[in-house]
Amino acid sequence: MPLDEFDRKIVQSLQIDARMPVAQVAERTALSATPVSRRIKRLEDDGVIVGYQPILDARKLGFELDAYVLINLDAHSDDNISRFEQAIQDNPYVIACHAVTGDMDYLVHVIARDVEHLSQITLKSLLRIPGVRDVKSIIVLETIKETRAMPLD
Amino acid sequence: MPLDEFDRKIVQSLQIDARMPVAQVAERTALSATPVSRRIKRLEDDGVIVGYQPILDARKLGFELDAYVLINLDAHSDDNISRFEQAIQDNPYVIACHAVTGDMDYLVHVIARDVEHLSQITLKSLLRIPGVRDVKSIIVLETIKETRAMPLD
DNA sequence: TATGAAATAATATAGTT
DNA sequence: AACTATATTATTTCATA
Repeated sequence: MPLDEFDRKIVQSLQIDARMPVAQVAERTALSATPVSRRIKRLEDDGVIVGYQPILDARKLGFELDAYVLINLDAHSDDNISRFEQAIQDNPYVIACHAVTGDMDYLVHVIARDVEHLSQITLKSLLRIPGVRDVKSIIVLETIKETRAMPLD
Repeated sequence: MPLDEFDRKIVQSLQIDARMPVAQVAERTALSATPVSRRIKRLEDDGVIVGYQPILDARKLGFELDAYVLINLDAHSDDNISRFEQAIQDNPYVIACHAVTGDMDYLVHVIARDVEHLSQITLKSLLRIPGVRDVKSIIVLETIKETRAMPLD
């Protein structure tokens, strides 16, 4: 069940371009197209590859801003937690949310059209989720690196 | 140059599955395959779609841990900054890095195989970059949400 | 300038060894 | 796993709005 050298080469190729033709992946992998096709299918079936997504230019889609919001809940009842997490799932401007260590409970990654929009998301959506005590915003000034590519060796 | 209703439908479809066949995207878009194929090409050429990537299961690839590391530089000379940013680019375990507001300079998202590996990345790689004053780690306990899909309406 | 339909080209998958 | 054959999918051409 662990990935062998071929699988790693295949995944690496797809990390360069998830729509790379199988023949080209095959070339990079020193394998013919057939086993590559079958291996990709297997990686999908095994849940190693969960899906494929386009990398979009956020700015070109009108999202000029980007922030991390640290959130504290005032009580950690199951109710509060599940209500909070549901609200996070439902908010399309939240692109990531983690429960974290430290003095804040959650770290939430938000995209916004502009400062006003960010303020609206923070104050009108996040802060108003029942159980939320306080929020601290860390605004992204510049993105130095952003990838989802994982090292495979 | 802004996206019209068709473009948005196309991008939305690709956000569901970046390898969805053009014919299927066409169906969802109420358009035939020809213009969909051309529009995808145009979105790529215009840099709206920057690339395609597989969504991988980090755990299945041996990355059990995930942390955000806040970093401060002790001097903000151009030299320090570019050296730091280069080190970040070169570190394969850093999947994201942002210059941010607040009392820390950078927020760095790191993946690691285990606690020891995380400690190694933090203490041996990040903290040793010249100019780095201190680091604060926020360890991810649970990922509630993680998407790169952007809302397009 | 952009579409749809048909034809062609490219690509992926299945069968066989 | 590779080779070959078949099936699926993408793209080009062309007529048209």
